[in-house]
Amino acid sequence: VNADTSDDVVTVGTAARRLGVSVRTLHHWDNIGVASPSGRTAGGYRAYRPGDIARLRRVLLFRELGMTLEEIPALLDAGADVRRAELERRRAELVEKIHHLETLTAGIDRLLAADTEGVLLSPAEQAEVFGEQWDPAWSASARQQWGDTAQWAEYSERSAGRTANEWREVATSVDDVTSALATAKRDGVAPGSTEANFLAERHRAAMSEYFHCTLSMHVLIAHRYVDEPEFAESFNRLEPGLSLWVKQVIDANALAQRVVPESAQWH
Amino acid sequence: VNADTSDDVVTVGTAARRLGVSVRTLHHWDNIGVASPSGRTAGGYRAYRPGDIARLRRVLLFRELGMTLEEIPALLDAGADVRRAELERRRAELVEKIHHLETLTAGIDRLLAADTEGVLLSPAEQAEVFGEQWDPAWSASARQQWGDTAQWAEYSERSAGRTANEWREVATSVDDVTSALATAKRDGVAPGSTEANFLAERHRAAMSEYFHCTLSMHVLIAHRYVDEPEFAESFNRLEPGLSLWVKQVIDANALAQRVVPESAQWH
DNA sequence: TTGCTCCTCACGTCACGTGAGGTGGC
DNA sequence: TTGCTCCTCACGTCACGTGAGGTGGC
Repeated sequence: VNADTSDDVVTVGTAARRLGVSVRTLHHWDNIGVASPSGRTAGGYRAYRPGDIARLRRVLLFRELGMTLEEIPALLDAGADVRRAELERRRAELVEKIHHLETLTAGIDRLLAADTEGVLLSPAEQAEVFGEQWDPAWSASARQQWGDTAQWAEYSERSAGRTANEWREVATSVDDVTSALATAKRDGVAPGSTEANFLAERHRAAMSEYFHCTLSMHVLIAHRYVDEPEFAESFNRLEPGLSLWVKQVIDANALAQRVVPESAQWH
Repeated sequence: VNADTSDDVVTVGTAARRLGVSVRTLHHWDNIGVASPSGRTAGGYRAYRPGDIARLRRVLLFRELGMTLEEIPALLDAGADVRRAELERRRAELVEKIHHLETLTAGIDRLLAADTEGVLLSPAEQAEVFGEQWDPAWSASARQQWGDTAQWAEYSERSAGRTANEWREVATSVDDVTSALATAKRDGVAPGSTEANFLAERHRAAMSEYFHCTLSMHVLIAHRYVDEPEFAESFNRLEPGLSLWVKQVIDANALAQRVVPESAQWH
């Protein structure tokens, strides 16, 4: 008897347009039973009545708030207090998600900064961490030369995640190996010996804190220790002839692992 | 010749644990070619070398920034400028997403507020929009009575999205129908006539701005216009006997659409 | 022998998108 | 008759999760 018919019954396309969703979306909601039209036309078309549209709007609202389609029906029928609790839970989740995204944007900022500047420390901090002979301008020239290599990418991405303290550890471990190398030379350790090879590997591991350093890369870096005066001097200040000796140690270590130093390629 | 072997080769489980992802994730990345191990052990196990781990870390980084697995390989191999541009694009997207989520939390706040307070307008605005006889305390008692009904949910959810101006339109359209009803009664329009039915439907449409109002609900609301002195008086002030006449008009309109007024249920 | 890690299929998930092939009212 | 909207399958998407059934080193 209570038929409650009215003539503002609409078809699926109209309903979809009114809600700003796709027809397929309404088909889907109908199929899984989240929000079905209360009737069909003679031709089998879905017939959405105002009450159906109201339900669709509510589904849309909760979906926008991040609820899954599975939990929405229960929420629509739930009492006010359950709905409140759920909304408050969702609010907390959203706030947490916002926090996460803000962390990510800050992460991107650090990535971008690290890409241009290399080390994300103030000049004063850089001097303190890497020693007085470190030149902060080095980063800019390094990016000029290697900015497009995978190693610079790796280096800057790691740099983005490093604090001053972590840099201190990195610098310290390199300093420690360098001292150990100087001591070994003084003690007459021979390149190619087990002890020398062990030190070479320790040195490579320390370098790998900057970017993953293969044996071949290690060899090429050691060559620069000899060829470039600034590098050579900083080694030889510690121990006369150290620069050349380190190169020999690293070459021998590479050879022992079947990497021929003379034919080493950067990649 | 340049074998570059080393013994810190790890198996998939170790790699996964180190990166904080699942083994299945690394399998997936291998299958689709995003990041494969550079070799296998004799037993067919995936063998991840330091270079592979470095790549995995970079994939993880970009994935966290929201890149799809499809675009990541190109990014890893791209030059510094392409990578920068992409990072800046992602940053902009993240900022926009944060904005969106903030809008959503604000939306939840409005929903929660609307659920407790009904209309989200200051008492002064409420008086201005709904007229002097409107009592702001009505919302609280309404929530007491109907807070758990689907109609209150619908009403408060719509309310959350309404500005003072939109409320003004809603209130105006109800006032307009009410005036039209008063005029019609004065003009001798009979309940059940085409004109009266048309006005009843206009009234129902206006009510539907608060929540979707079925013919049955309409009938029950009309009964309250007669039974509750406050409602009755506000109608009769406009035109003597209007309250009862409106009830008759609405009952007749319902009956014309095969809803029997005497057996109308709220749902 | 028992545990543990590894392997390869292969189906399931979630909220639809996207045709494929066909019908019904203006 | 032509266009448009509608219908129901049914496979595709994305980044894996989750067993199923089996192998290999300690």
